[in-house]
Amino acid sequence: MADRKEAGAKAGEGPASSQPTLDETDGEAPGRKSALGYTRPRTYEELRAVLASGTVHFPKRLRQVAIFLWQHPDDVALGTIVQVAEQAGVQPSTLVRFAKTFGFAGFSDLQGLFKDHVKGSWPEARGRAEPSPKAETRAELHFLGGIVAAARASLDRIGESFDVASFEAMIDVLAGADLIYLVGSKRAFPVTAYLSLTLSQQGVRNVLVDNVGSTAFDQIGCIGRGDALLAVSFSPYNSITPDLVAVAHEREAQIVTITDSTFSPLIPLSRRWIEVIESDFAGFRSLAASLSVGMALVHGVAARRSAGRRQGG
Amino acid sequence: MADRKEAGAKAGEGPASSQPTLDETDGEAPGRKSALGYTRPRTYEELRAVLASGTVHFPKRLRQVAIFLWQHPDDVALGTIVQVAEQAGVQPSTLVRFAKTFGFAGFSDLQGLFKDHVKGSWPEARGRAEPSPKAETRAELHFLGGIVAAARASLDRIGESFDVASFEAMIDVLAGADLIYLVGSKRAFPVTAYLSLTLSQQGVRNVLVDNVGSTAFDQIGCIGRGDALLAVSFSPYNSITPDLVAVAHEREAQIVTITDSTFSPLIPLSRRWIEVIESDFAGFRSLAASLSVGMALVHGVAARRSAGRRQGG
DNA sequence: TGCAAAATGGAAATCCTCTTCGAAATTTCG
DNA sequence: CGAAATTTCGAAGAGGATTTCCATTTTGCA
Repeated sequence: MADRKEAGAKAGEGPASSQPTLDETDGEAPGRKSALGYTRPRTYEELRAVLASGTVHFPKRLRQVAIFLWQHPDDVALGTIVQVAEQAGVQPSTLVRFAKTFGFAGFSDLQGLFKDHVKGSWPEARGRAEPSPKAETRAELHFLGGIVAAARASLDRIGESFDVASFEAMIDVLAGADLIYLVGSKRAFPVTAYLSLTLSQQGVRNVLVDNVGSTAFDQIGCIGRGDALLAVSFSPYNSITPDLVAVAHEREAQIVTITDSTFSPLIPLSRRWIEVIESDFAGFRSLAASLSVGMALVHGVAARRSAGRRQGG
Repeated sequence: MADRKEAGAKAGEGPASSQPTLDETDGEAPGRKSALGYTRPRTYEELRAVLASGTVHFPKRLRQVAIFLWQHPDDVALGTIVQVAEQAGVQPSTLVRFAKTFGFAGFSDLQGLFKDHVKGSWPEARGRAEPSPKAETRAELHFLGGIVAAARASLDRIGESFDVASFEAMIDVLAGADLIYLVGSKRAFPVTAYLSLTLSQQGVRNVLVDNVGSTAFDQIGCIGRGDALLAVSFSPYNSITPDLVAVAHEREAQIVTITDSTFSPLIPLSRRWIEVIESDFAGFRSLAASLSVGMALVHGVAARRSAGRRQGG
């Protein structure tokens, strides 16, 4: 490690003279620069402390950089400036500007901190992921542990049993649809809400049937043969979801369903369906598995759509 | 990283023809050369297995390289070829020869293995409960695996670092409030939607500020000193959430926040806040951790409320 | 609303890294 | 012991990566 640092120092010889800008500004208006003119952090921890202090007010892009550095230190350490910039959604030059703001000679200099950190923490920090023992001490923390465990269990179950064929078929149906309707009540609504958002962000137009203004049946009344409906429904099945799906079925729309048991009244109406079982803790039920499967569906649809567009024209 | 690999492959096009030495010797004395003619290892573990097998007889310098790679994988991942060569006590070109011996296009290609390994973000190797091996065969299933892994990683992070004090304090604030307002836009909306539902089911009255009819500011305009506001907000912070929270802050409501970085503009306005970092996969972000923490909050509030009622009434 | 200052995006220029190649040194085998 | 093959070394060229610079956009303020 010492060797590497020496080599680095050699490469960047004279970093002090190569950043006159900072010295100048320092001399001109120290009052404001004190926030940005922090002495160059010497370790990753120092940098993190500065970022966390919250005393620094960054403009938009630089803040974006700060957030990315905070959340993805590994990628910063391992990637090139272009790769990091791409992942962070900024220009490479922005990264350099950011580094200089903190008194580094450039991005490479800043990156050194991250490399050292990764190097130092690598072999030991591997065996993590265990909740701290204190988790059991307070009731609320115990509950949090239970909720997290339920979410994990739900995710595990996806790996254990997953109907690949149905999943693929559902993507086909949705990708082939003219317009995608999303239906989900109560617990299922957060799922459809997120899927609707993600679909829109992927450029796939869709209708989230949210029943605001009690207009759900009117919305569904517009569904046609070329459209598809993705229903998300959990037991107990006492919401309006089955009724809405029934209407869509009458109108000969393609229906696909995410549900939590084979007894769901939606299954007879559905072209394809997939079972996702969510675990619960003390009656509080996870959504982790449904969201994951739903996101995968969205991704599959978006991918197939763009592929089709490339093909077709 | 995929980019890098492609570039590497292009640069080293026809690696087989560029090492005729090996092929020749192969024909002459296969017993010894089979060791070098290994197919290119695809993962760090594979490479390690080959090195460990001991069946390979390297010349002096190459052996030196093998030993160094074995003992200092992190330095290999993070350094440049010059730095690695220096530390290993060989010429840079020796490293390139070593890499080519194993069928890599060059040093960068070999280094990719080490980078991937260090990053380890890829919980595929993280333990049991793998999705079926077929998971890699189809793109969509691979994506599902990635989404699930991201959700798991998010949940893991709760266990690693969790600000218990803030969490407890947030429960106190919310439990003591007259009416609880919930604010969250875009990605955060599914979270607040689910929390609102759960609160209601627990008998805790609340207002979900959903901005239907663009009435969010009017709703928030009714918040008072005795009320609390739970804001959920993720970067980028370009939604109306900060504005809504600012209004609530002016009206002296108690504000608590779930956010994903200390840079959130909500933090200065918040009485207490807690950081929850969600992992993402290919830009699709999990909500698992936020939902879990939120549910735990709801449970804590409900428990404290009913305890208070028992006491007071 | 208009001006000034700051921030941003993008491309050119520079620097460094990686790879290639031929000569020298070493080893191996007859 | 000598010749051939193999390995090593070091320099030079090609290709990226990083940085710098400037036009444009955005922000802040009167």
